[in-house]
Amino acid sequence: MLEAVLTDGGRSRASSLAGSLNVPVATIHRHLATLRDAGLLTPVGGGRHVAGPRMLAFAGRINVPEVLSGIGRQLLPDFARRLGCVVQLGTLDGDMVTYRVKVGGDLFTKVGMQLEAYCSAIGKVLLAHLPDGEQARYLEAGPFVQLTTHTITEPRALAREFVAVRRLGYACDREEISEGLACIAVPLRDAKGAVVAALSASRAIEPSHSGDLEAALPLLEEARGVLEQRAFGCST
Amino acid sequence: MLEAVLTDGGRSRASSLAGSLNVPVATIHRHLATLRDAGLLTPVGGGRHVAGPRMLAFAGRINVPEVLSGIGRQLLPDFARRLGCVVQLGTLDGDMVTYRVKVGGDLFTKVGMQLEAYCSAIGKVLLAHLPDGEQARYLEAGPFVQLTTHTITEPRALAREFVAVRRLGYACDREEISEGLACIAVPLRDAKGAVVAALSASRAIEPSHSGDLEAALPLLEEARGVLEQRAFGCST
DNA sequence: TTCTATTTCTCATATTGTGAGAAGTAAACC
DNA sequence: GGTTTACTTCTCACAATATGAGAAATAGAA
Repeated sequence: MLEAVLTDGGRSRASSLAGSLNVPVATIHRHLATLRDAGLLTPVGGGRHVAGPRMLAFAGRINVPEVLSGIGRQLLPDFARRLGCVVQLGTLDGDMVTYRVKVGGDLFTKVGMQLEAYCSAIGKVLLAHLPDGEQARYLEAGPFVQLTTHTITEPRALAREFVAVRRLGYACDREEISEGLACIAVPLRDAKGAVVAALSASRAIEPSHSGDLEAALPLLEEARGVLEQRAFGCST
Repeated sequence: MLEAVLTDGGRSRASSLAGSLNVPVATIHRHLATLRDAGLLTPVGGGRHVAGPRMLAFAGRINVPEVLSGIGRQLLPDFARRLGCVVQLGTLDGDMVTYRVKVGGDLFTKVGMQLEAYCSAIGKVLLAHLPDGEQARYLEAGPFVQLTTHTITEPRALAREFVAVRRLGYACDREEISEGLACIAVPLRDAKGAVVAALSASRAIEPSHSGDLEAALPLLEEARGVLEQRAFGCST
C-alpha cells in the first residue's frame, strides 16, 4: 500500500488506488488512515497522499553505499565470471577509496580496505566527478606518493587526467597503483546523476604491457546499468 | 522493526535488537526474514542488516518539497502569528520559484504559483546556493525584467547580491518584486547541507520605506530549525 | 435542497502474529 | 575431532489484527 502511494506520487485519490490495487475502497481508506497516523504519508487534499516526514526520516537513514554493496554482491559475481576479471565496487570516503565489493579472484585489496584515491581507476573516477571546489582542495592537499614508475603524482597532470576521465566516461589504471596490475573503472550514478560509487574490472598483466582494457568496457557498463536500475530505478 | 534497523544502521545483531526492542529473539528473526524477503533489508553478516534495494527505491520516490510543504503547513501558521507576517515556503523548479506554502495573511502570491526567481527573497536565496555552473547559466540566460525601480536586473549586480546572500545567510527583497512589499528569506537545508527550499517572512511597507526586515530573522531561523529537525532529523 | 462522491463505522469471518521452547545449524574453543 | 556456546529456524497453542460488505455519516457539487 505504502509503495503504491509513493510510486503514484500523490496523483491518484483513494478510489483510483482501490481500482489499481484491486482492494475495496473502505480498506484503502483504512490503510491510508493508519499510514497517516504513523507519519509515513501526508494528505495533500482531494483524497491524495504523498510521503510523510517519518518516511523522509527513514530515507535519511539509508546508507546508500551499503545498499549498493548488497546489490553488487548479488550481481557482480556473474559479471566477474563473464569478464574473466576481478570486479570491485568502491566509494570515496573523505579522500580515500573504500573497497566494498570484490569478486572474481584475488588482488591485494580487501573488502573494507581504504586506499589513496589518486592512483586507482576507481579513485580517479570518483575524484574526476567531485564538485570543482572539492577537487581543487584535494589536489592542493598533496603530496601524492609515487607507487610505481607509472603513478601520476603531479597535481596538474592529475587535473588533466580527471578532465580526460570525465570526457571518456571511464578511467584506466595501467600499473599506477601496482606493477603488473591494470584496471578500468566506470562511475555509478544515482537517480539525480550524482556519482555515488565506481565499478572496476582488474586483471594482472605482464609488467609494462598495456593490455586492452577497453575490451572490458561494454560488460562493465552493462553491469553498471543493471546496478543503477536495481538501486535507483533508472540508468544513465 | 524496520525503523529500528534503519536507525541502528547495521551496527547491532539480532540479539541486541531483541533487547532494545523488548521482543523475543525468535520474533526478531522472523521479522528480519520477512523484511529481507521483501527486499527492504539486506544482511551484512554477523546477524546485522541495513536498508535493502526496495527501501532505496521508496526513498527515491519521495517528493522532498511536498514533504517539506506538509510539515510547513503544520508548523508555519504559528510562526506567522508570532511574526505578524505572511510566511511562505518556496522551492526552485528550473529557473522559477514555486510557492508551496503561504500562511498568515494575503499577498498576491498563491500556493502553486510560479514566479521568476531573481526578484524575490526566496528566489535570491535559492539562486545564491546553486552550484557555480548552474548559477552562471542562469545569469547568462537573462533578460531580467525591471518590475520596480528597486529590481536588480544587471547580471553582475545579481552575482554580487548572491555572494552577499551566501555571506549573510539570508536574502532581502525591499520592493524588488512589488512596490510596497518587503521580504526576508532563509535557506532550508537537508541533512547533507544542500539547500532544498527557502522560507520567507513578508510584510507590506510604506512605498520606499526600508523597514527593519532583520528583526524577523531570529524567529524565521527558529522556524527553519524546527522544519529541518522535523524533516531531516538535524538542523544547521 | 438534492444528489453524488467520499469517508468512516460495524460486524461476522478470516488471516496473521506472538512467545515459549524445542530443534537445527554454525562458530568458537579445547 | 568433539564439545560447548551462540545463532537461527520451526512448531504450536493462543492472541491479535485484518478483511470485505454494506450501512451510516460527511462533504462537495449541481
